[in-house]
Amino acid sequence: MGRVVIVTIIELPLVSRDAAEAAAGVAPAACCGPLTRETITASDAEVFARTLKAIADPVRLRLVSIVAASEGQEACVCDLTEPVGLSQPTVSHHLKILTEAGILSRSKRGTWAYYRLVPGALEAIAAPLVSV
Amino acid sequence: MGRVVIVTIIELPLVSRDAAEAAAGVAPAACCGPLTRETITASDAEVFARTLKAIADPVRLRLVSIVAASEGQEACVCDLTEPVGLSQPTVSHHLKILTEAGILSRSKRGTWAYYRLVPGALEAIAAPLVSV
DNA sequence: CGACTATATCGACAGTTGTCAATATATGGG
DNA sequence: CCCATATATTGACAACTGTCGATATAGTCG
Repeated sequence: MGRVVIVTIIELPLVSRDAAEAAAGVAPAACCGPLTRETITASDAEVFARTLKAIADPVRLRLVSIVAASEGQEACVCDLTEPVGLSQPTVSHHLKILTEAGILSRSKRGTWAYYRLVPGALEAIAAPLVSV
Repeated sequence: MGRVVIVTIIELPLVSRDAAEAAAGVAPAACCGPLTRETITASDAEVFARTLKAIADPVRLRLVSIVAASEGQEACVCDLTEPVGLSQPTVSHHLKILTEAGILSRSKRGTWAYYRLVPGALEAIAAPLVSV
């Protein structure tokens, strides 16, 4: 029987995150243990759901993907409106949601706002889903 | 610097899934490659977002967690209403969404409907989030 | 300064979502 | 066959969400 085996190694910063990471955005710490081991608490579920909602949108998935796959792993708003085919305010709105969720970080240089993927953010989201 | 290393081995059925798995629910195949490697297509993003939306809810996260951590990895609706503190129709509604997303499977025995976690479903959701 | 550009915020509006009460649909037992 | 119980469906409603056009803010370059 054909199988594809995916091996993932995730390193999550445990305590002292370094300066670069702190500057880059909110530290991505997993909200909770694996869902399937012990039952998640109501408040942890609330927190985790909020983060999941941030990426659970087709446009935001594409934005994250485009940013991550960009030259230098960063992109400005002007680079993003055309690929997703939405207005500039709408793209800014989505980027704000992603930034507030700690998935993207924003750094302004001149007139431009550059967004980049917070290292480890996606892995922190994935962590509670995988059964150890 | 303290670090926790998470090693995940995910086996996704590639072609001929066995009978038990087929009966248990929709086969959980990852929708797409890692987000950060190549940019996800619009339609793949649509599909992946639909699945993410299914778990991106505090109640549904708890339902999945309770079911997975239950005796025999299954639970009926009557076991679930009290823990989440919602009405029976509302719980049934959430369970339907999770089932249609291929995360839970439903098997009716007598008057009771037993829900269980589809093996590999959560890992399939996590897969595109982890950077290879 | 003043025009130009990039981005963010605001207000509005349609569409979706989570919830419940009421009701419908099984299923098993006397 | 009818009742009791477990679950699903329906309809309604408030709350949230994604989108846009208009406008505000802020930085750049003459």
